[in-house]
Amino acid sequence: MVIDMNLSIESPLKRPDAPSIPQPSLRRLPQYHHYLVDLEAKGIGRVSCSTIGRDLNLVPIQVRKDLQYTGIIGKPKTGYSVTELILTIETFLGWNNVNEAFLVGAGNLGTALLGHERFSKFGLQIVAAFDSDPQKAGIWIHNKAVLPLDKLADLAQRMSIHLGIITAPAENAQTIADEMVKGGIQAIWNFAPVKLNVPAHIIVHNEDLYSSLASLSWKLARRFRVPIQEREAV
Amino acid sequence: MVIDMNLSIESPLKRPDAPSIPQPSLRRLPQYHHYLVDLEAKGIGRVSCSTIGRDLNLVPIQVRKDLQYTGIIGKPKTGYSVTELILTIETFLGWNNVNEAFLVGAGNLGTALLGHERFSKFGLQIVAAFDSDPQKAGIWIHNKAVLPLDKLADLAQRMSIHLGIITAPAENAQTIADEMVKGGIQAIWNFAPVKLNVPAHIIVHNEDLYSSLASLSWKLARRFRVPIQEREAV
DNA sequence: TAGATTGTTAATCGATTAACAATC
DNA sequence: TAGATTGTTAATCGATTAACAATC
Repeated sequence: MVIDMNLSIESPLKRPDAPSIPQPSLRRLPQYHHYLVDLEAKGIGRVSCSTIGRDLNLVPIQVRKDLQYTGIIGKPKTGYSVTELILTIETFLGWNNVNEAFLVGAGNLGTALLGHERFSKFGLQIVAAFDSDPQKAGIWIHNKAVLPLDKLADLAQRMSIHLGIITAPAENAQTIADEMVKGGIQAIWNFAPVKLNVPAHIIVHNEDLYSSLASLSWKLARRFRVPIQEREAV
Repeated sequence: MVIDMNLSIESPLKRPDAPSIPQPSLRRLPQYHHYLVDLEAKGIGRVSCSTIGRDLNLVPIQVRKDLQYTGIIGKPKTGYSVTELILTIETFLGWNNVNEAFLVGAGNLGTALLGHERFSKFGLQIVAAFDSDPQKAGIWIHNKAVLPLDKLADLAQRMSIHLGIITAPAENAQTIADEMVKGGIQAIWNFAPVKLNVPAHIIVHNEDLYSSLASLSWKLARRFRVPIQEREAV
């Protein structure tokens, strides 16, 4: 569910030697990871691309290509070491060096993310929440303090927080992003359905549920619209 | 943030005449919609691809291509009618014929989605929630009843619900999906980070936050790892 | 050794971008 | 009319898939 429109702006200075990986491959890695952790729990030591592909509904060659981006080396005939593969993926994705993050927008979605303990397994640690509504400042949600927005920039700087999460309404998102940039935040995970205007060096990742819903509802609507024998395409 | 791994299985029976649109275009449509609604509120009657592109950070030709999939017809020199474009996108995406949905998993994320009133503007109406934990059955969240999971299949059938949303933990997702299929649900919006095994005709849309987080944290980790002059690629 | 599976290079496919004629 | 912008067809670019040699 996710389109990162900021990605469409490519630098003309592309260098072939810089480490690179296609977006789709990057996004499949956590799925492999999840699957491999399951395998390891079952005591399985080695796995091949064909097995992974069968279980995850992907063609083996795609699995192999994806895994190769992480730098893992397999053994012909026996495949990859499950444990080694798990560690390689985790290291590759930077899940070892924890990202401490600030979250802004203590509404329904913000509350959900604050309570989502599993994020810590993926290298994400939400250390505090903020809200532009002064009424909300001072309360605690899932053991995390909710602070007024105007404290964000200063605190982010002092704590060297590099990641910001926006779960506020669309109207406030730009103001919040500005504060984050002011505080030296490098990457923004944006759940508000708007395009943020930020300096070019800031990484923005849009998590637009509406995009996703659009795609789903189009397919569903189409099902009741299109004659059955024409449904196969797309 | 979204990868639909089920999409990778293409039918060999592809017919060129069947209506079709690239996934990325489909996902950009809600963004155009959001932008256009803003324009309309400002009293702007017509808009060109270059203007949209400038404001949304996309190249004009891409905007034009995307809009053409909806069937809209513009006027050379003056562009498109804003109002007409909004309506065309809404119709195209099926936001007029409301999708009634069941949600399963009344945890943090489920609660957030149940409380998200704006979904109704995008044709989504969550009519009831379910949970496999019998303790949760009977409570109300954001004015929606939480029912035991074993009532789902029967109710879905009787109410002809076609859309199911899974916000339960990964462990329960498959069982829930099975119930949904049993109840005649056609499309599943899956927030659990697992691949669901469902019959081929069921539309599955995976909303995997971990995929998204992976991509973001890789980029962030990379920033602190890669020398500045090599950062430009990707 | 034979067979399975990896690693790598080439071919295909689909989305994006470019080019240009048509039209207001 | 001239210029801007659409609509359409062709070229490019990147991700996926195929082919095949290398290796355990």
